[in-house]
This record gives sequence, C-alpha cells and structure tokens, in this order.
Amino acid sequence: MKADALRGHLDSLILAVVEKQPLHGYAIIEALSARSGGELDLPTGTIYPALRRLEKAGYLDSSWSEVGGRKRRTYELSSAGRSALAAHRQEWRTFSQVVSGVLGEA
Amino acid sequence: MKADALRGHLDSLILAVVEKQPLHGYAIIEALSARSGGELDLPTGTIYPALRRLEKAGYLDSSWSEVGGRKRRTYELSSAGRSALAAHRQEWRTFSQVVSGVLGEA
DNA sequence: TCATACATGTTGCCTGGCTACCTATAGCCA
DNA sequence: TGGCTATAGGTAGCCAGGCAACATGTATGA
Repeated sequence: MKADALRGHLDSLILAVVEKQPLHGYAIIEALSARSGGELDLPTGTIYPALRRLEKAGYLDSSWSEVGGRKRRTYELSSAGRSALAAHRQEWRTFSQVVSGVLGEA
Repeated sequence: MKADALRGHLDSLILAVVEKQPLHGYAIIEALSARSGGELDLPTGTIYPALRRLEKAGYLDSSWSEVGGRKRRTYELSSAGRSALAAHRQEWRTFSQVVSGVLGEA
C-alpha cells in the first residue's frame, strides 16, 4: 500500500480502533494490523505523533499505567472524539464513493 | 471534503478521466467535477502540476492545439499510464476495503 | 549473553495538494 | 469603451503529515 494514501485517513482509523475499548499505542498498532488483515503495519514514528495530535485536539484522553514492569500510556475516546469519529465516517463514505465513482470500471 | 484526503489518490482520478478520451487540463477539472457530482472542484494549482508530473512519469502524453483562438494542451493516456491505472485501481480496492473494515460499523 | 518482544518517544526529511498570484483570449452587456 | 465572466494555461511557495532513523528502557527465553 502506497505511503501517502493514508494521508488524512489515519486519524479516523485510530479513533475507530479505540472506540470500543481504550488501548495503548503499541496495542493500537497491533489492533490496526489485525483489523486490516496485516495490510496496515504502521511505524511508531507515525502512530505516536498522531496520538499526541489527537489528544491535543481533544479527541483522546490518555492515562499512564504500569503492567508487568512496563509503562503504558492508554488512550481513550473523548466525547468530542466520538463526534469526530462519526463525522469522519461520513466523510469517508462520501470520499470513497467519489473515488470509486470516478475510477469507474463499475 | 478534507483537503489532504486526496493525497495519493489524485493521480488515479486523473488517469481514469482521460482513459476513454484525451482531455485538456481545464476539461479534466470539469470532468472530475461532473463525475463526482460536484464534490471535486480542484484548483488549477493542483491539476496542472499533477499533469506535468504524470507526463514526466510517462503515464500521459501531451500535445498542443488551438481551438477558438485558445491554446490547449491535450493529455492522453500512454500504455504505461494504462498499466498504472490498472494498478492504481487494484490498490484503491485494497485501500478502501482496509479503511472501511477498520472503520467498521459495517 | 544475546536476541526478541514489548513499550514509548523525537528529529527531520519529503511529498504533494493548495493558496495566491500571473498571463491571455473570446464573448457578452451596459 | 470598459468591464465582467468563462475559457485556458501556468508558477512560487506554504504547510501538514506520514515515515525513516534514531534513542531509551524492561521482560523473557534460548
């Protein structure tokens, strides 16, 4: 999968993956990989800055914990994040219909 | 529609739109708008550099003509462009399935 | 002891879409 | 005559964001 195909869609994916239950960064990477059938294997340099961005934007809340001697920062969807996710889903629907429509070959 | 959602997908759209018949830049903008139900209204600063990029990459061939006193640069899909388009379509299929899958709420 | 998985982070590059700007012709209307 | 709009092409430079590369540290098992 091309690198910058993801541009502008990553936020939605992250928000979606923490929708059901809060996850820490490393687990989010794994969850994205699992949910995409291995297609998404995002480097930490992509995911961690994105998480900070989303928290700063008010879409995620984070809290530290320690599990098995390892520190974890767990992110959870805020209510603003929930609305943002809904909006992103709608935008994605439009976007994918537009692209599929133009690509045609239907 | 968010600006950079398009990142990495624009090339496919352009190639798709000149697949059936060659078009000049201005007409490509209109064709994209028409085919997307008005969702895509791309500025010239987006489309013209993209066309040059695609020509440089060998996916498009261009030729000048004059119609009604106005100069036109008409672009047409090369055979390499045709293969690229096919590849892009496949990538889009994968990509959209991945995103839709992760966004869930299927 | 060393490799690997787990876990978090930062710096800086690079790409590409967009804003803003420029040029020029044709046609219409006042 | 002047001005607006549609048609047609283009460029310079901004900026965001995904990523490569790097840095740090713990736990586990061979």
